[in-house]
Parts: sequence; structure tokens; C-alpha cells
Amino acid sequence: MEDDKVFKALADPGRRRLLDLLCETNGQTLGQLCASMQMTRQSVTQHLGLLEEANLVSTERRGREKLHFINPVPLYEVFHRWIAKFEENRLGLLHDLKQALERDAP
Amino acid sequence: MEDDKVFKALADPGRRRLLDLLCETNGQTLGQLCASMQMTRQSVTQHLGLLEEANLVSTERRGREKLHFINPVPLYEVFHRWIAKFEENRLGLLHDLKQALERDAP
DNA sequence: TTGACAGGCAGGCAAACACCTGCATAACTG
DNA sequence: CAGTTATGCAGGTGTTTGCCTGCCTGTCAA
Repeated sequence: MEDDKVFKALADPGRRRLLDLLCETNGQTLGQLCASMQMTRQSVTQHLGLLEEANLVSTERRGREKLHFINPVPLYEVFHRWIAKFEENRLGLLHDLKQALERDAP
Repeated sequence: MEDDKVFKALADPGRRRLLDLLCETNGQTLGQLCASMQMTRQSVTQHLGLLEEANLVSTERRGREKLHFINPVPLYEVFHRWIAKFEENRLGLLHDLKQALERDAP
């Protein structure tokens, strides 16, 4: 259920770029992020909002500024769960493939 | 550049479900997948098309049937690259966060 | 207090998306 | 061959998305 927000948040190149920027320099203000983003401040705000809803960034107000911090935890959780699932079936998948091919040319 | 297709392909719950189904039983036909999908065959076809463009599934024709096989490799590549990037900066991120907080209340 | 700066909120618009219906094609089966 | 089965293709529709403009609120500094 939460996974969906994470996947959808990562679906946009701009949002992935924002995560990259925060990965390089954490705790940037909205204005700082806008300076690297080639789009309107309002658009950046919207993207950051989605990232925040997906729990990928957390924010903190300091006076009239808003600082943005990256939160990689949901990334780890979602990815590891997925990797684990496919890793687990990896040998099985190869086996199925082999069987399917042999069904064709026994 | 290829990453974008992978992320976009994973953004839809239906497509993630298709990957799940193929993970359970690899090499299913379009019809078999449709039986588990609560949407029109044409919609499923469209989703499978996107998954194929993202190199997450490969197909093979057998007579009038089309078999679908999952390809977890791009998943590993993309995820591992991302995990590595954030993992690498993990301590750095915590450090930045601490500094930002101390800047506020020294 | 006044002006400049940082950000929030509302609405509009075009493109993308997810879903569908309807018809066409290819391949097994009797 | 005729009928059924498995899939392909074209197009149409309602919603979501990404981006914008325009205006409002709150904060700092002279």
C-alpha cells in the first residue's frame, strides 16, 4: 500500500534528480533545490510534496525557510523486499525457462 | 536513460502484479495472465508491452500462443546502483542532518 | 514599519496514462 | 473446409500528471 507511493514517486526523472541533489547535499532549502532544477518553484514544490508523502524526504522549517532531508529507509525496505522475492525464485525461474524450452523441442 | 523505463514500468500496481504472477509461474501465456488480472486482455497486453520495453519480461511465440518470461536482471542492476549510491552517503547524510540541527540550536 | 525575500495556495492546460470497445489476423481442431 | 481459440491492431474516453501563471501569507532586515 505504501509501496505504491514509493514506486510512483520514483517514476519521475525530476523527483529522482531531487533525491540525487539531496544525496549530495542534504538539508537544502526549496530555493536551493530550485536553482538546480530548470522548472518553476511551484513544480519543484509539488514534486517534493510527493516525495514527502512517500516518506522519502522529511522537512523542517527554519524561519521562513524549509529544509529538506532525504530518508533512504523506505527505499531500502521496498527494494530489499523485491530483490529478495525475485532472488528467492531465481533458480526456479531458470528451471521454468528450461522446461518451457524443452516442451518446445523435446 | 533505460532506468526511466524500468521505474515507469514499476510505477503501476497492475504491472507489478504481472511480475509477481510471472515470478510464481514463469512462461505464462497472455491468456493465463489475463485470467488473474481483472481487466481486459487488451489492457494486459499494453502493460506487458511496457514491461517488455523496459526489458523486464521477454516473450516467445509458440504457435498461436505467446509465452512471457520474467527478466530480473534490470531490476538488480537499477536497484543495486541506487542502493549503492545512498548506502555510500549514508553516514554522510546522518552527519549533515546532525549539523543542520545543531545550526538551529547550538 | 516597509520593503525584499522564502514559501504556500488555487486554478488552468496539454500531454500521458489506463482502461475500454470493435474488428482483423493467425493457428489449432473437428 | 468451418469453427473455435489466442492474439494483434486501431481508435475512443475519462482521469491523472507535470507544468505553468497569478496571487496570498509569513519572515527578516534596514
